[in-house]
Amino acid sequence: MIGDNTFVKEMNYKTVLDTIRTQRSVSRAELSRLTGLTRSTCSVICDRMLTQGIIIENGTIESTGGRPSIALQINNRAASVLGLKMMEGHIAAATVDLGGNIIIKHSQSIEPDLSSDAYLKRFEAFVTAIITQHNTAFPLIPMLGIGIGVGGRVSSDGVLLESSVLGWRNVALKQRLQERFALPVHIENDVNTFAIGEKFFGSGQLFDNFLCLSVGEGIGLGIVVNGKLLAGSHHGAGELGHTRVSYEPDSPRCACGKRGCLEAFASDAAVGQRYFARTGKKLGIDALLAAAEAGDEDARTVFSQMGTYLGIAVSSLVNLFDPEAVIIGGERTNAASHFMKDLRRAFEENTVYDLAREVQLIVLEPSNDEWIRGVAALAIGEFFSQAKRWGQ
Amino acid sequence: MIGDNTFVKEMNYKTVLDTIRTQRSVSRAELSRLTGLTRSTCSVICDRMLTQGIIIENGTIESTGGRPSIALQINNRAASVLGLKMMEGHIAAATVDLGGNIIIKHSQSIEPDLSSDAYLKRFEAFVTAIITQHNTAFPLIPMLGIGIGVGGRVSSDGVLLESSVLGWRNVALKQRLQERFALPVHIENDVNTFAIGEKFFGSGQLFDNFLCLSVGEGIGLGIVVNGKLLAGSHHGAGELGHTRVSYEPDSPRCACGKRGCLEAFASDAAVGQRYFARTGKKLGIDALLAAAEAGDEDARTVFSQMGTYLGIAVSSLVNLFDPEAVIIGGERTNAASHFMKDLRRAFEENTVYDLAREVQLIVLEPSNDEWIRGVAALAIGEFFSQAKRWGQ
DNA sequence: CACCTTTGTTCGACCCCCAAACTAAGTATT
DNA sequence: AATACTTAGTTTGGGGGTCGAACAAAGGTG
Repeated sequence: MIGDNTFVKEMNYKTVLDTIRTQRSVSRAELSRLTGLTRSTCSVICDRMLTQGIIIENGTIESTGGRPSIALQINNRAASVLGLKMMEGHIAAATVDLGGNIIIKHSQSIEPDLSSDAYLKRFEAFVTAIITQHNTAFPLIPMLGIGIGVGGRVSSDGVLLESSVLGWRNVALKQRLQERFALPVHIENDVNTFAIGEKFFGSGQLFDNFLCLSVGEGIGLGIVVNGKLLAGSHHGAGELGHTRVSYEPDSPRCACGKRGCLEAFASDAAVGQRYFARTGKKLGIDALLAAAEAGDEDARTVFSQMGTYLGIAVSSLVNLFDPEAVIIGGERTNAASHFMKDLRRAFEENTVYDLAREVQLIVLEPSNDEWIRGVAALAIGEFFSQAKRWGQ
Repeated sequence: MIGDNTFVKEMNYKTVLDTIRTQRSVSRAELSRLTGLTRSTCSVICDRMLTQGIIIENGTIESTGGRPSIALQINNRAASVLGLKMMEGHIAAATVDLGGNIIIKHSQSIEPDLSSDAYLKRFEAFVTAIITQHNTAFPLIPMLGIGIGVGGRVSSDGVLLESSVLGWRNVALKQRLQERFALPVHIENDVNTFAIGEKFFGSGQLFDNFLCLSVGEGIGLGIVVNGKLLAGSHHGAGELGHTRVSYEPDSPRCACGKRGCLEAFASDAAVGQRYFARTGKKLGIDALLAAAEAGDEDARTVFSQMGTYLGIAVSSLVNLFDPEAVIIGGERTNAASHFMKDLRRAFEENTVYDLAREVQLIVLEPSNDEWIRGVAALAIGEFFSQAKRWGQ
């Protein structure tokens, strides 16, 4: 890693931009104090950003005995990105401004069991329609990039190496879509976008080391170390669901074919199976949750068992990573009241030292839009880190 | 993170120094090609290093059609550090030059069950004697720092927060010793020094993401992510031994009091216990290894079981971190021939995707001096990263 | 109304790297 | 043996970044 004046300039630019973004509204003098750069340097950098239009001056901040300062803010409406989530039989999308605010949401269903090429043809038509509509409705908010979340392993150059959800292997998504739309395209594993979104917009802004646990149909993990996503050297990091948690030969069989996977203990399907084993009744996860809400003791028990398994898994993760926080999201946070108590207990019982007291367990509110800030952060983050060169 | 000219200067200095170190012998022109800096800049930086004495010119490299180049090398004998390992009842020490070469080894036994203060009094006397002897014998090789490895959790400011091996809590080691010896003192968990040593001197030089597994009396893990040790936000990362690997209520009890810990399955003691359960004979680990060597089927079986458990643990780790390599060290590598086959098999069976084929499993040769390059790298690495300011 | 405080700008100085020209010291060719 | 060519390392001038100090702007305070 080497550097010169340009390197320094870009680094300081990025620091100032990040500071304005995380502070939301801040003066040049305050920027100088927060970053350690001199007031003159901050002035020069901010002038550049004002010229670019990436920030705006927004009124004055009342004086504390001297000249009042000028509030600087990210110009959220300077640009937008398109965030998408690829699922089997369904594509979700949203246009989002630089502040992460949703402009318009879109949705498109797709026939199941399509080839990747047929799927992508429909995908491209969908995206084209959104972009056209956006450019008509908001001609002053240029669309700068596309962020896509997908279940599976995605290489750093945007090849979907394998996706069990979509049933694809080795699809050069990024290259194809980038050529098609002439826009920067960023693709990531969906759980990783969760972590990226938390780092950029969510509670992860406070932490440099944290874990994002996604619970629901599968069990996923996004890892942030030293402020950066830990993707792994083959982009396969964070495979928690198929970690073997039982060495017993008769442990439950997982969908992946192996035995003893965490998903065979704590996923939606596993919860349903344990309920079936207790009662002989087959219930979907929503019905099961309703039963637990209604006071069904068997349903409550299987959810609390799920909490215990997850708690042990979290304790193992905390023993390994010693993070500042563990953020729990995913669809099944709507059952948090039925599993968090046991999760927390098992976590505390199985964590070494007294880390359990120091690590924050954060449960996100159940939301259908959680994924949006992930894919938006993916594209916006990339744009911001390139912005130093914008308009040159 | 901000920067100015000084920052750039120091960064480039460090890049050049690291390149010379890892290349062992390299010309200015080659440095320019490897780092991306211009020849002129490399010349200036090398001149500074030559003046400092941290590198030397060592002959010419034969011409390939032009002016022959001058070999630059780290001046290993420019300085030395003292590396120490604190154990119960025993202190091991070695003076080491900048190239990691052992100058002299020392050893000192200490009465067991001492208070931390009594232990440290003897420790200080031992260190004083070594430094005095070193300064007499090698007056031209100044001692620049002390690196210490210890079992337990060590904070970033050098407080031994807790050590089950020594039975101490909250001992401000670094502060006390630094005041006592007027030298920079660096203290780390012993498994972390293993990882640091591998990164600095060993096969870890080739990798930016790898895991160091230490097997023996306990099971330890050192983690390197993005070229840096992952210590954790409370310096508790890498606790693998007490990860729960079995959820069964009757799983073996661990020394820590809990059930189902990995150490209760795969440590020396666990291997001995399983042998006792099979045969009714109590054997120490060395005797057990000798029995396995001699063909005792029961002994061979318990070692191969140990391999299976470790293999599953390694697969879980690889699923999480997706590293480039897993380096296996520790005393029990002397039994590698009896457990690696099963370790490898269990690893391959339980790793998701086809990562098992892409991740290198490296087994270190059994050695009594393995710890030395760890603690040496701890002190030398810190010295090198400060060297840009040396003599100013 | 004079003085103080704080913000933001301007300008000269410093210094780091780079590019290009230059010197040094070999090999290859004729 | 002379010349051309190649590669290594040095010297020099220029560009461009941040810094520090001085200055202008705009409010409060007594």
